[in-house]
Amino acid sequence: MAREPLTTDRVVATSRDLLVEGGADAVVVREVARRLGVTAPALYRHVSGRDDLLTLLIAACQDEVADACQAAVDGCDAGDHDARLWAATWAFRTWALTNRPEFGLIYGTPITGYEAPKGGPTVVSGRRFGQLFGELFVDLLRVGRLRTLVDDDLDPSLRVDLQHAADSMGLAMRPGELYPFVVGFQRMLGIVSVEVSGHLRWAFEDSEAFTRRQLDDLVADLEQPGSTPTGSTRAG
Amino acid sequence: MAREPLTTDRVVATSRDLLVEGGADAVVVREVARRLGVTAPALYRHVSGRDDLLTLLIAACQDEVADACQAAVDGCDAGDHDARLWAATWAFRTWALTNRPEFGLIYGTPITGYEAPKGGPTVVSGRRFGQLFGELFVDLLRVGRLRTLVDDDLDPSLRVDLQHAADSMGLAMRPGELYPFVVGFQRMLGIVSVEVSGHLRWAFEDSEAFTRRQLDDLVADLEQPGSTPTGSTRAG
DNA sequence: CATGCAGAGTGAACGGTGTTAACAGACGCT
DNA sequence: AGCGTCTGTTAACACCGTTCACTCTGCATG
Repeated sequence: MAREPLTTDRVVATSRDLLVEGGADAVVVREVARRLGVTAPALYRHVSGRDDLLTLLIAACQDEVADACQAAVDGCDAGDHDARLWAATWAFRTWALTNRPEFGLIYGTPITGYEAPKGGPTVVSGRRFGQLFGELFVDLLRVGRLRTLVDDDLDPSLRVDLQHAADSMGLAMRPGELYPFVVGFQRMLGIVSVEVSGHLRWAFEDSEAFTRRQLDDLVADLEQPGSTPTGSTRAG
Repeated sequence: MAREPLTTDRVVATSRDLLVEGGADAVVVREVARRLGVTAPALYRHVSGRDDLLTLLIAACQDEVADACQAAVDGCDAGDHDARLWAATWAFRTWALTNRPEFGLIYGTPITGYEAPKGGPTVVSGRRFGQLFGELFVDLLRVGRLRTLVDDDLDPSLRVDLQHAADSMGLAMRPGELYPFVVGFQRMLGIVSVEVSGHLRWAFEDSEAFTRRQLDDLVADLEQPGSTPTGSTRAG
């Protein structure tokens, strides 16, 4: 029985199985090895340790969620920016709900003592995810469908923070233009995190309808009210 | 050196030190014992195991955050319901930021395989927290300062979910009246979770100004626009 | 006072973990 | 043929949570 070669990919895939079955704590080096028909030290030829394993796992999941959102966006008309933003948002929520442990690993309580390696795989796949949404907002801004703020409407302290953020990312945007993007990211992540964490169980057996409404309101808040009411087309 | 007696309280307090220093993973039975100048099995006279330890720890933290919010509310005029809601909200955020690991333990990624004991200390202290906010909303509703929805404005599926939730909690409220409460809880938790998790670090070095604005907007969304603009009094 | 008992802490042990070190075989290249 | 390199092995170390059998102490009761 010539078993197939032990590769980093297979190690990560098996780790993910364990993650899904029992959460992050269940990703146990020795069990990964067992499932691959190999002893634990063999894994150290492909992965430098458990931390590295989790790093690779996080990066793989981040790539997957970015893929899912990208695919949803690509399924929309290139010109329908409202639909594209909604598609990405809902795809994010859907991926999170069907991949709760993975979502928890990416966006959940940071593992204390664990620090993402600078410039490592997690930050590049994370950046990719951010850029995907960033482009959607830039498109909305370009066609005038983003509800921006006048800078004076921002608290001075917040205004300089946003200006600093725009500068450090090399974006030629005013604080009032960057603001809706940050709000969108923040609220989307919050809505989905709370749903995934199950902290609404006291209210809902199935929180889908509630979450859809929340995301719908969010997108409505971000966009200029106007010509293209997409609400009716959001079949989920 | 007659050391003071080993009590459950001291065990929990030491566990919390470890939690603060190194996160949930660092709460290690043997280390707790070591710090208390005792061997590990001794702890089993006071605590039934590591799960029990975490349960007690979560409950203690939940009590503390509820205390903090209650104290903030009590510091307001009994009749100023707007101020009371804001005080509770900001106290929640402040506690979370100054007690990140504890917050993560309560509201973060659920520890897989761990299930809160039914009717155990965590659910009673959790209920207390919910009731604190619930009463603030009931007060707002009573004095007509809560921005409720007409039931028809809710998706039918969401409407029945809310009705069911109200019934199961024994609340004589219409779905459109319960809705703002759930939204308030959901958005507050989302905003604070995202800030605590650090997933806004790409945008802000210090996210306080942004978070304050987010919470401010949230409260404004929940309340009837009108006579008592509290915004100017929110010095933080 | 003696006795016995319940509570609290101990050491040793079991099975599990992440990780390292020393070793063994297969493969390609000179 | 010989030599490295790559990939796997076994053995070991230092931890972990938990259980068991034991000791010791203090106190109430005869």
